[in-house]
Amino acid sequence: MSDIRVRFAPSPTGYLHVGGARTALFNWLFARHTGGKFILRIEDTDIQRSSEEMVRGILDGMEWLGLDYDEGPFFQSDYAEKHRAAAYELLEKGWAYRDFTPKEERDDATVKQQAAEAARQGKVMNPFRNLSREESDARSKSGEPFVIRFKVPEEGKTSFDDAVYGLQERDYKDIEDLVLLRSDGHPLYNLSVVVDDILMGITHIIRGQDHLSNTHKQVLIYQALGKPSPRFAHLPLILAPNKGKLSKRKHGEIVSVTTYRDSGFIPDAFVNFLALLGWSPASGEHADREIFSREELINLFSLEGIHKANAVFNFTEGDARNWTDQKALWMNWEYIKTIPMEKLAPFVKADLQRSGLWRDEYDGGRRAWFEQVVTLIRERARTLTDFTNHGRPYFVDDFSFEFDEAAVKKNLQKDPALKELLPQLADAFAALDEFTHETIEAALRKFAEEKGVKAGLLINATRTALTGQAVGPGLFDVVSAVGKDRAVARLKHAAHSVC
RNA sequence: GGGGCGUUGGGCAAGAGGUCAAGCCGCAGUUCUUUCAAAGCUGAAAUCGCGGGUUCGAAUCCCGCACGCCCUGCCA
Repeated sequence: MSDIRVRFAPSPTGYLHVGGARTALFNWLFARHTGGKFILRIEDTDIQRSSEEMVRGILDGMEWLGLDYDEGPFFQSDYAEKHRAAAYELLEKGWAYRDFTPKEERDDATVKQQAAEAARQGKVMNPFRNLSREESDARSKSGEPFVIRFKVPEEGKTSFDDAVYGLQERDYKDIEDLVLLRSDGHPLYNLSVVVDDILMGITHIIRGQDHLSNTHKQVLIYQALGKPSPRFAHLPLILAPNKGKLSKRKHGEIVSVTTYRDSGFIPDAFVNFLALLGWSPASGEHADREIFSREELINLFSLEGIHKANAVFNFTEGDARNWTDQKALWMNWEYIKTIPMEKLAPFVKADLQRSGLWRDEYDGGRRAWFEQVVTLIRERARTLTDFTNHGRPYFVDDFSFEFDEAAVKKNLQKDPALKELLPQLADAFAALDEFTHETIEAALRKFAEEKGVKAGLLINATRTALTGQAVGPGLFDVVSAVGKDRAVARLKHAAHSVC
């Protein structure tokens, strides 16, 4: 147990963004690695943007990824009173001042212009910055609206040592007097985070690099409040293929973590992939590995291994096969292929249940058969949903699976002789006492020899007759998995309805 | 406009002055084969953003430039 405390502090946007998920993961890994605490805090100070439902999305994503938190979720809005108190404390101490500039003069459009102009002429001091205390109090008392701004010192600079980006310095003159408290009394982000992080005893702040510049302001607030700054570690960003921002508006569902859950990803696989986006094991001996279990990630994780350069989330829009990052897809498939059956089976079960294909006997008497089929399909499954897609023919009793048109043409209709051969082959199968890979193969090859046709013709025809597909596992495994009765029925069915 | 951060094959990346610049994804070919995969093998793909410098020697150190991203809000 250590006294390290980290937090993940997303705003409630209704879904967990992959970038946010990566931030959460790194915090979680750091906490688990160091034996510290991982805290979840929802940054809902922008009241217009938050609702219970919006929070739910974040929680769902984290739960699916298996990122459990030790404390929270806390809600930033619950601490507004403390934020306000801090603002007044700073006012009291002379670290802040009331700005009576009417709100209309400071709205978005005008502010941008002013900022540009101000930059051209150097920093312009806010006219209320040095208003006497008496006048400030008087105007406030008379009901004139104001914001509270931080009073950034005129001379000197701030600095902090980022665990990833190294020493960061910035002249005070490049930092504007930020607003701490809105005229309606609402505390603003930079104040709120600092107060909350102090309150929650956060020792390390691991977050996106988009906060790097703002960190200086926060460091200033820590100092003014007389508290030590935590250690900062900023993470490189995850960009879209055009190196722009990865956003839900532009890129759709691909940015939301729940999409990966719904698309048949194994959480561990996605975690593995995410961990390698912007981080790699610092010790060179693991540099040529890609697959890491959760335990290994926890053991290996360190702030030193975090990269500085932004990473690109590589996917092709409109390409069904590469709908998301190819390496993520590969990794998921690698996990599906290799994890132990007892870990894979529950995922498959859930998928089958969703599509109404599950039967309780798969947990009982038909367990061995179930595992046999899963073993067959997993080799070719890129996502968990493939178990119901490609696997459907194994789980239905009738013929309610799709016949691929090209497969039918190529394997069933190409040779007219099949119309006669298939029912006979079915009879040959029906006559078998033992129905195994070996006996099926022997029967089929013997049958082919007797009829003077190539075994391949019957093999491919049978595959399509039994599964509707042109591709799939080795045929004799398919036949044995489908079982004698269904195999016989499907061969006959194919012969008079599709051949 | 100002400030900050970054730049190794299409993507993820190893590398931390001195072997032909790892590995993975993806791509092409090949072996195997009853299909598709898998697996194995082979291959294409990087003048280490560009230009200077330091050095016997630089992807690695220094300077300049270009490009990209972030911040610059009474958003978070």
